[in-house]
Amino acid sequence: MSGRGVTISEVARHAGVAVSTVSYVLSGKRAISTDTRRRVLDSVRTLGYHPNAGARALASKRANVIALVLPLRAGMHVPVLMQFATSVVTAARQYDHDVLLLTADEGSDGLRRAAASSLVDGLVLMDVELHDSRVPLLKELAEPSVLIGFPADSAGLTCVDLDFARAGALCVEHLAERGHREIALLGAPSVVYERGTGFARRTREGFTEAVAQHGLTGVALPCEENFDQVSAEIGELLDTRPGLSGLVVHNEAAVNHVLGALRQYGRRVPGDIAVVAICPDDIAERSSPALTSVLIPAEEVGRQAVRLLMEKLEGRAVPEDTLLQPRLTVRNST
Amino acid sequence: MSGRGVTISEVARHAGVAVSTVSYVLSGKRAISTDTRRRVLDSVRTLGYHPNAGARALASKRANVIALVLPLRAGMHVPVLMQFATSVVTAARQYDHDVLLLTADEGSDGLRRAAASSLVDGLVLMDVELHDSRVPLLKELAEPSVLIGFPADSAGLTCVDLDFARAGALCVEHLAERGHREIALLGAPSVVYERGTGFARRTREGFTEAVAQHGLTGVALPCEENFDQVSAEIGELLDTRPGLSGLVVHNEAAVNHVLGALRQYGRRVPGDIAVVAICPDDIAERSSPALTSVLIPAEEVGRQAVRLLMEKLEGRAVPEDTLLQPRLTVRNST
DNA sequence: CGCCTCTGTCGAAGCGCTTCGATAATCGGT
DNA sequence: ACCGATTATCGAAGCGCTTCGACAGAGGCG
Repeated sequence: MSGRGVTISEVARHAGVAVSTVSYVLSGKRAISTDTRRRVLDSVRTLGYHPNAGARALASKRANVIALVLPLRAGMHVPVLMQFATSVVTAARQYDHDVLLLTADEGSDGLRRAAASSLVDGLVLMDVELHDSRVPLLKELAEPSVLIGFPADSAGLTCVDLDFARAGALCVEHLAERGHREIALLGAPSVVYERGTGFARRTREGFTEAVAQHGLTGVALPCEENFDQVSAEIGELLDTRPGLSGLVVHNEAAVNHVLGALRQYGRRVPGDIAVVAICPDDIAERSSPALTSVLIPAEEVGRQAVRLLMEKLEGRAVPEDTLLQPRLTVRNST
Repeated sequence: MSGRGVTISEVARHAGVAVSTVSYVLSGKRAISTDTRRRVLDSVRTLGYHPNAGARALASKRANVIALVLPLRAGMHVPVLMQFATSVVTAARQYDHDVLLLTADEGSDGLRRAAASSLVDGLVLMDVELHDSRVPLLKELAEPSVLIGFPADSAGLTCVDLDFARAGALCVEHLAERGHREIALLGAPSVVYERGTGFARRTREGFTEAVAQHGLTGVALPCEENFDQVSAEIGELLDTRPGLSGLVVHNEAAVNHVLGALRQYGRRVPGDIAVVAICPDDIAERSSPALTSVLIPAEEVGRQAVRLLMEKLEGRAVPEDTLLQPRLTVRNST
């Protein structure tokens, strides 16, 4: 019942078998008679046995822990990151792994330490920049890793992400179908573009290409995250482009400010201006009007990242790039 | 240089000493001559030695890892939770500990497993409810724990939190000083109150008491998080209480909707209505006007939680309750 | 000058587990 | 009824580290 420091040898004694037999029952790595298995499992249960993680890691050279590397940078939308994080944890548990949380302040040393000490078997990196200082390190590490996001040079790395270029294009296509001819993209704060964060740029590229392809007029602008700046930006946009009738907003923190500013300027959504957002569903649903949006499938991204990492841990080959297809949900803003 | 699987015995050989000597140099648990120490540290550096975490945990019965238990519930403001989380990680590293991330979906079993397998030495629980199912489990665990937040019965537990009652009172005092006589508190979504989350209730109590004490008129209302509901609620509030001139908002997600709604109804802030928020500084600063606010000192809460846990791990006695004092920053909304 | 106390170092015994090779016991085939 | 191939189980050797006790050598004391 208790579980306080029950060891495998106590289980073995209780079940009347050898220590190794218990181990094999638990790991399934050798055939064990149904009878013995049952006895052992009974003992495990009644004694409340939990294998000691350290001992297991030492003997098997597998910690059953993966690292989640999560730098927290300005302008990143935290709830989305958190969705990634939880889905990584949940997925990892499904493979019987736990998750060690590593943040930025330790820098590359943290990764190196966790990997070299065999604290973790592999790494999932989030919020990857185009020129990310952690990427070279990754290549010299023995431990496998998976990136959420794409660095500039992703050769030899395993990367997963939403296809943001496609997401940008999807928004444009939707607006084009609705008959809009002049549109604008309000993206991440400029600091995010300057840092070279991949997803912001890729959305912009997808937007720009699709605008050209559909023969529309369009601008792509960065978008800060406080109300006054958003309001000023929208004001200028409406002034200089009187024909503007569609907006794509790829900035979770600013999207409600955008709606507030449009309200302020007396523009009705979707009557005067249609708005498509790239954001999680809950934000889209909480806005007024509820926003037509392209969902960032955080849950699936995390799950895929873990799946790929597990494959690599098994020594299997995996595709370098995994791009998840975005889906657009129509609500009341277009 | 490499670091790939360098063991303590290789370091010992390289430095020409015994394995135990290397261990003592690294742990400082026995006196070692400066000369030997230098030689050993040199070898450690040139070989790129990192002690194997599993072996260390096995031999020393200390994993040097703490668990961060983070249920993700509806209505919780994620960025604030994330601030707690990062400050816990940062603080833990300062004590040479890593952080294992445990989420809700596994429930109590996750805690039990992590503790019983000696994966972690102690636990930090976040987002504690008044009647939290994890609390009884904690008491039966051998591993020490610290809660961020207070359950209804905190006897025998170590809890840290902002003094939310004081925070609520502080807001009232500030409004009273500014001459407001009739005020309202817009709090968490009703689901959060129903769940019995401590901080929401405590703020409300602090608010209510202070209102009475200062002879003001005041109501405390829950506040949902989508614009239309907030707008309707504000509309009704303005209608039914024409004398209302001050608002306390304790809801990070709704605070911008509140400002939007006031704008919509033509009320000027702070001219017609003064607004005080209880929220992180970045939200207060990004709003328009910048909000007078009481800061939730997430960084300090996390740091204190870890400090207390480390004290407990050392076997030292610690106070059961730690309440951090809120501070009010005056900006442009009052 | 012999005795005792420190200091600095060493060797060895585990920590609890996995895994390899060995050994009984069982079975089908002839 | 005997032999070789399974099948089920066991014992022992580590995995890399910490820690305990032992012990030389240095130094202080009477």
